[in-house]
Amino acid sequence: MAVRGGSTEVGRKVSCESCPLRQMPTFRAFDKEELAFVSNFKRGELAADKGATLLSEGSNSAHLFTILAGWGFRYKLLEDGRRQILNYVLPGDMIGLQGGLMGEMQHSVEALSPMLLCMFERDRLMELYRGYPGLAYDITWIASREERMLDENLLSVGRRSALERAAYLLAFIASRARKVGMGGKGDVDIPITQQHVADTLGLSVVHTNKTIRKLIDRKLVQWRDGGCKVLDIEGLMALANWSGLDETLRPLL
Amino acid sequence: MAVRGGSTEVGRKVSCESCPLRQMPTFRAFDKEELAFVSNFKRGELAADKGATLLSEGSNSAHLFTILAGWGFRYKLLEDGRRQILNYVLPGDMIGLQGGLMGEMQHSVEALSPMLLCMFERDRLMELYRGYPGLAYDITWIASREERMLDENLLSVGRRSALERAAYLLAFIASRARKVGMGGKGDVDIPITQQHVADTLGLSVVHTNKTIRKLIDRKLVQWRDGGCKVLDIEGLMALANWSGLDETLRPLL
DNA sequence: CGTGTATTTGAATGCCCTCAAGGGAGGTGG
DNA sequence: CCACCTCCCTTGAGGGCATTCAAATACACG
Repeated sequence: MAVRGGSTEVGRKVSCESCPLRQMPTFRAFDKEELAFVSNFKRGELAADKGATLLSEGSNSAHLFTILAGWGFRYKLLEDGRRQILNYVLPGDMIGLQGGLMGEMQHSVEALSPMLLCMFERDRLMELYRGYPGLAYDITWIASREERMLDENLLSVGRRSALERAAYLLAFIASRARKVGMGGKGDVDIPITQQHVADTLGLSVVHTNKTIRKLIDRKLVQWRDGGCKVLDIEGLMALANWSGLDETLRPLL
Repeated sequence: MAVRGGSTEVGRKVSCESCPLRQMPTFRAFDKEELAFVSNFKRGELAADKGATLLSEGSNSAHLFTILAGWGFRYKLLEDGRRQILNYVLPGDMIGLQGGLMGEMQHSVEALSPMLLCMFERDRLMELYRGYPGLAYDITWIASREERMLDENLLSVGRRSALERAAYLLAFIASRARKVGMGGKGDVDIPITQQHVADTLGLSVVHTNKTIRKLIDRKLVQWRDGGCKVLDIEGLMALANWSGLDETLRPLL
């Protein structure tokens, strides 16, 4: 068994005011006060290796995180080891909110690539709610956005065929990635294995492989370097009958 | 085609202070100030018939609701009519938050039985966030709780067998119902058809029927009067390998 | 090179689907 | 009071999608 990746605090290199994510057009602009609070709310940064477990089911994590860079995924396990991937996490997403609000995590989060995260202290969450109702509203909004994505994923796993599901998933991830500037003008490269796809779609690896092959044959995606290159998001969207992400601006903590 | 049920505003019969739900041990106590605000935040009540659509995908609902009585479910449709039920709503649950925060609903909600709902004005949500950080926190908590339930449902649909799925679902609903006093000391009666179960589990009605029959043969549930009577929650939990709901107190708006 | 991980393919099985039809319960109207 | 309708549950048959088992190939890394 290979050594699983770890994670280490790396102090504070990115200031909130000059955060590269915050410049992107998907994120709503914060006013100076809000930005000052967030900047002060931030406790430091965490660098995680690929494969590192950032949060784990059953633990009482003391922190909230916002992803600055890299890819990860949220998942749950059944006792016999069956795994369900619930969603993917990308730059700008927040993780650990469940633990922050309710004390105990009910899912785990693992890094798919090296990641950089902003750490926030959960003890100071109430302070945020008291002093910055706009930010409090944003956090609810973020939780609600996650719920939306889950609704969509559940619809897909429950009611779409294997081919539709795979097309939806890859279109969904690629769309989200584009919004936060991953892939630039070129195609999006998603650092996942077919096992990840299988565990997201509720399928076996073998059948996932055969399904993905169909997508490859249709030149919608490529599979290489241990990852997926999405060639034709719109083709995937059409195949899955999925209308895409909404265009609303979102907050970034 | 039968006439679908409707819904009508019925003024205001239940005062928040004497709300029967609020007396239950699952809900955390509110202080006087909070209660006064909620009471004032409440705009009226809505009575809905069985089958009524309370919220619908794509609409811009102006209201948030808390369920006072009755059963309902949240769902999404694919364009060709395939339906996925995302979760059930019971007394004490809040619906319409997505619409309240983001403007547009991405799922629909339908009544499974006659329902009574508290109506809140979404325009005043920001007022709540500004003046009552504790309540704002509660709303985030509620959103996060919904996310938890969805995670669990997704795990089930993605990774459990048909029999496990059915057992989990019925145990889950019955457990939630008991917490809000439905069924009293006796067994819980869930007003759903096998079609609802099928659309929740991602199965066909035919196979759902055969699966439920196994649960009936094992004397875990009964099916009658167009609904399900849960006889043995613990038996279902054991079959599904599900550890049950957590015991944390929750807020009630 | 050897080892480990990921992808690919084939074969056999089986879970679950669709199609089809029948039956029971409750409501409505003649 | 019975005929009829509708909704829901039930059952059987046959087929297909997806699974498991098994093994081969490819690739990266030390």
